[in-house]
Amino acid sequence: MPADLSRKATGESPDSEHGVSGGLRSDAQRNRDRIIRAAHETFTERGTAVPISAIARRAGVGAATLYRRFPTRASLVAAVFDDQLTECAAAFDEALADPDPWRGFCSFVETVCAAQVADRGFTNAFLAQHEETDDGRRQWDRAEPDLARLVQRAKEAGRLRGDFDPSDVLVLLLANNGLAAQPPHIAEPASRRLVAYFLQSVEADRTAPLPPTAPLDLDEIRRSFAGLQ
Amino acid sequence: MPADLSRKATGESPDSEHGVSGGLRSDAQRNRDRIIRAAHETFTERGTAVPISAIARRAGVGAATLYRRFPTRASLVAAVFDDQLTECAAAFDEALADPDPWRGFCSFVETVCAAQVADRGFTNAFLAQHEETDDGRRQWDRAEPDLARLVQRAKEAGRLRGDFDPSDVLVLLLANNGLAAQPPHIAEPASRRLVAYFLQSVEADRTAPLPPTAPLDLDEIRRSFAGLQ
DNA sequence: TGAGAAGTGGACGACTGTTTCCACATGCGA
DNA sequence: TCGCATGTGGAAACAGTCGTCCACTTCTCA
Repeated sequence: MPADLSRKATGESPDSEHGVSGGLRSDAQRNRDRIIRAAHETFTERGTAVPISAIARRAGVGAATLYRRFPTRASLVAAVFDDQLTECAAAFDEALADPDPWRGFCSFVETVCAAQVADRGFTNAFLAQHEETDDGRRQWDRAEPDLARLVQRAKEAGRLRGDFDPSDVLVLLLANNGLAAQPPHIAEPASRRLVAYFLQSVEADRTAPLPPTAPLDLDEIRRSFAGLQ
Repeated sequence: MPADLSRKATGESPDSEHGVSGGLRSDAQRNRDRIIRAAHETFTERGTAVPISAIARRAGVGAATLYRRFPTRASLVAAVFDDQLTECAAAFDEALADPDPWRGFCSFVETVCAAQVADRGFTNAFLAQHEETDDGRRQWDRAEPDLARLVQRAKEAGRLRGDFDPSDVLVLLLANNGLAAQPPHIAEPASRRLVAYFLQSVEADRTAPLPPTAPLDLDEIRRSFAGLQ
């Protein structure tokens, strides 16, 4: 998940023969921005299941305009959380660049979980990005070895327990997503506490064995991600 | 949460002047059972947001019949998960009765989390029970000190870390609920793994301090519980 | 067995949200 | 300024769920 996720799958038309800058007429571009801002506010407040028409009303445009720009809910969600996604990708890169593998691992987990809680629907965006488009699929294929490397580095540094599996990170993300559904004044401290417990229990000097569960198949979880909220 | 939760808030009429056994005519009782069975199957498969009419169809009754017996979705959910709730309450009693406080604590956490995962919608039932009715509120008022006692006992036995807060149990339940939304072949192992990590990190010999988050207010979380899925 | 209370389900109206259509407006390049 | 491709939003068709009404059926008790 390198830091180059960018405006894809947003329903943007390829380009016009008319030479309009950015492929969109200036007023259309203005409307697009207003839609994204309104959608971001609404998603954050009420989750991504909110009616499209509510977003259109808030943006001061007709529903048809919104549908023309973003044919599916997923495409809107993806566009809205593009920034967060980029930020999240950056966190991945930073984590791998950190000279202290354990610190890198921890800060990655903390950053992603915090993003998940700060923006309801972030997870859906994350997933829509990874599930729907070929492009997204490719991103996942790059992210998976990165995740494995992050885990491996921390293990080799002797700070992450040997029986930790990369899929455990996704387990935490799913669990944390359960907290993200709560109002922020609950979700934020709860998430910090969950993450703290989690990180402490995956440190290397904890010797008690985990239950005899074969680690989950990463790809299986990825597929199951779709259709969360 | 003692083990005497029973068929309350199910929309059952008080009793008839006609002297029908159980307050319900035999055919009506039969239909009620079929509704509950159908609802249980449907909830488990598709969550509690499923349309009422789908349940009625599956039960082979009209929607009106279902509405007469269970005026609100919550009342149906509560009736459906009555068994699990009882089981869960029993787990509480058992935990407190266990001569080994730590083992009692662990088995309580494991049992409730397993129930949560085994039946999608169990959590909603749990909450509907505690939020909607006066009766439910009273149950919570009894459960809260029980929970505190369970935690206190484990601490005093020297097995549970001193900075553990009873609300942390609810944090885990919320998080685990995020896993419960997944299909069973994901949710079950993921939950076992999450719970195992959690229990290991709350054992007493872990000395690293938690982040400076004031423990959450239990009652606050309880209120926020309502309206989960 | 028959009177009547209790129970039933098909059908319907209200409501909410999605998606398309189309007459009209607007920005752009010439 | 003009022509027109691009863009717009109101309106309406469509889809799904909720919850109620009521004519009809079934059960219970005397």
